[in-house]
Amino acid sequence: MAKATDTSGTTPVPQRLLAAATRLFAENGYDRTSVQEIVEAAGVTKGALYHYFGSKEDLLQEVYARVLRLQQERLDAFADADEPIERRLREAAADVVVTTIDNLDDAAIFFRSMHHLSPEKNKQVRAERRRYHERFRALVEEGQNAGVFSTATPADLVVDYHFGSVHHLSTWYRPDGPLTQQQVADHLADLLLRALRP
Amino acid sequence: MAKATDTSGTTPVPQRLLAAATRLFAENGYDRTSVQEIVEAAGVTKGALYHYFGSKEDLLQEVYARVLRLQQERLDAFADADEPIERRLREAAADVVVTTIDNLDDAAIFFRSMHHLSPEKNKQVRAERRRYHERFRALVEEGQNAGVFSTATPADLVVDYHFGSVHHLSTWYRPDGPLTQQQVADHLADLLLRALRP
Amino acid sequence: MAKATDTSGTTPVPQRLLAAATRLFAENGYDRTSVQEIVEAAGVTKGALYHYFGSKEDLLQEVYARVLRLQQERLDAFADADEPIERRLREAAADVVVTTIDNLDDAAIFFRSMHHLSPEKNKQVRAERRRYHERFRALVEEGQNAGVFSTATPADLVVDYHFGSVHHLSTWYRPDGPLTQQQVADHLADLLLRALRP
Amino acid sequence: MAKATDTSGTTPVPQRLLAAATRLFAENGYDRTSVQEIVEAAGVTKGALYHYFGSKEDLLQEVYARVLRLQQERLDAFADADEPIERRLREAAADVVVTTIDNLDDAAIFFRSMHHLSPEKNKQVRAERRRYHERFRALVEEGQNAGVFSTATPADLVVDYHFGSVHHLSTWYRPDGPLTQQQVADHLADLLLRALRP
DNA sequence: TATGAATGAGAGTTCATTCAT
DNA sequence: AATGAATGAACTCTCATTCAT
Repeated sequence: MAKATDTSGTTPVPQRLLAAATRLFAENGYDRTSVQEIVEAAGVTKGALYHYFGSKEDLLQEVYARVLRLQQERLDAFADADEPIERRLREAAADVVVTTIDNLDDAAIFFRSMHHLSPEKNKQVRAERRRYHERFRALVEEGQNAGVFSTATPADLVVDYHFGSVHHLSTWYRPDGPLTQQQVADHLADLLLRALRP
Repeated sequence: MAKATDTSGTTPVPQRLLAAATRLFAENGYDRTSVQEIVEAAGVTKGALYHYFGSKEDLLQEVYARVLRLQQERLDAFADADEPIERRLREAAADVVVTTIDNLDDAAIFFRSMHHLSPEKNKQVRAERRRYHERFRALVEEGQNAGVFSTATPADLVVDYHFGSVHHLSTWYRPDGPLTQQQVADHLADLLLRALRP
Repeated sequence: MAKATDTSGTTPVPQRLLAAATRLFAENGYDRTSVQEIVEAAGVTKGALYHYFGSKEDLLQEVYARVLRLQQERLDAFADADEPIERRLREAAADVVVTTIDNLDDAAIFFRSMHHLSPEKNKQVRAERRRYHERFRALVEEGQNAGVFSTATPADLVVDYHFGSVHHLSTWYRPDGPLTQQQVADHLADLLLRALRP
Repeated sequence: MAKATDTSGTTPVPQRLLAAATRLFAENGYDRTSVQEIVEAAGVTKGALYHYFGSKEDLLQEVYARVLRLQQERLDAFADADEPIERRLREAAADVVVTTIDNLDDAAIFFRSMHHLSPEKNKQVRAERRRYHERFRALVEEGQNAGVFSTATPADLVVDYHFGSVHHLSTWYRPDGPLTQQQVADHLADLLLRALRP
């Protein structure tokens, strides 16, 4: 959670700023992180930040955009694979856990700071989030229609149940805990699939 | 989420302040809520606030203390009931959903603003939270030891899985949605119990 | 133009701030005057300024409101007097010169900084200004209708002609110049009346 | 007041910059206009601006120099004409009105932004302004000495009276108002001449 | 002749908190 | 028990200008 930021080396300034902001937003929260802290952590001046980003909020949005893009791409790949629905859902469910643990900072920011975005940007992020949710739900529904998943619970609720646990990871997961990220991922995917047994 | 606050009536000033603060913290976040806004919403002056509370942070802690107390009491009651373990877990799992929905503002604050507390107070809240978690975990383990719940997943993880979905409620639950709070609670408890089938 | 400001004495803080702001706005212009300079000149802190005024712009508006109020009152008094129209116009025309010279700072600010007000406040000031203009015009028209003033020039234009010269005072008038303010006032009023001879 | 600026065409870059700056200074004031806005309006980059002009202030001074040169030339022409003094003054007085209305942007900048120049440049502009004033005053005095103008008012004051109204034009004159610029000019010149009748 | 990344100082404003009353 | 004036530090953001290319 506290990787060092390259403050003067070869990494381009915008990336340096984004990395520093991500770390600080995750550690201290968006409102508690001052622009001054960000530029100091990135080894540049305020002017440089405002040369590349229109506002502090833009930095936050960039963090969102990056993680959303990544997760959507991965979900699409797993969902489109040529495998049985049970397997595709299990792998997608496990992958989102692994990816989230790999980017715990982004995840923490995502779920904690979304309400700091202006209504306009918030709407945009929610829309992309919705698209992600629906792709996942389609997998659940596909299995329900095929009769391999129980229909006892509405698919929407099933998805929210699983995403809740993903969301929660940044609260309790520690890299030095008893379980590796893959083990956690397998367990959580397993819980989902077991709950869906007819 | 936006109940009116009694700004001048008979409610004692400290309660009025707490109610106003809860609503505003949930709506706009802790950092985005100014002390001025709180006292205006409560119909008192700054001096009055600082007469009853030592700081803005104290208000936040009071919100936590209240919700933690309430949830611990309810969990204890369900866990100590004289019923089969399967039923006790189901009812505890459903109740925490209902209680959370009944106090969505508190829940939103809880999961979003904990890092705004000073390290000392944070530690205290985490300790109480831990106690709550462990009581819940004990229920799962009891069922596992009795052979009615699967032991495929560590009990800790099971608890985090469920709490994740509770935590997530404030993100997606809307009172005017298709499901009543009781229906949501039953579904989520059902998912938990189904996942625990041996 | 550079009266000393009471920085710590008995004058109430709002007045001190207004006096300091007036002097600095006149000397350096609104945009060139920083809030920091104002509070230093008034011997208070920024917090105190924002306790009494909502913004820097509010200070500017207060300067306007004060001078508009004063001038309207005086004009009304002269216009309502029980004297021949020729005399009433002459005295009103001379008085606005004297009053303007007495408050050269306000006048300089008035004509130089009005466009710094937000559209909303600008509109409000223009409306009050318009009222003043129309009262003055009514005097000219009264004389024209009575046949004592020439109708060769539209009354509106006559008023703008005179006010232009008043406006211009802050550009050239110096207290240590060859003419006293009363002499200047009499000359300018005389020019107006002479121009209006049939 | 808002002529479009040729942002990419054949007009040389310095002229384009000057035109854009003039329009923006008049619309928003000197301090409120950023160098960035000027170069964007002119369709060039900052580097280009600083290639041709040493500073933002230099742009302002160029605007002044241009209008001063123009007005001095025209006044000299009218003053030197071979006509009776009464006619020469009337025509000069009317011409400055027409020229000012033709360049209302420059006029607005002139009277509002002079104090934004550095002391050195300010002094220079005032000196040229003084020369213009004195040429005009000489006309008044010539008529007074010839007995065709009243000597009741000092010539200096007469000139300031007229210039005040010229200065004031940018405050009230609107191209779509009831009077054409020529009509306004004739009226204002007439007021001056009528005031000077012995 | 022109670019545009980067600077660094300073802008207006907000805010939790204190304290004399 | 309660007021509200005042503090002072921190906040986000702007801007004219420079300079390597």
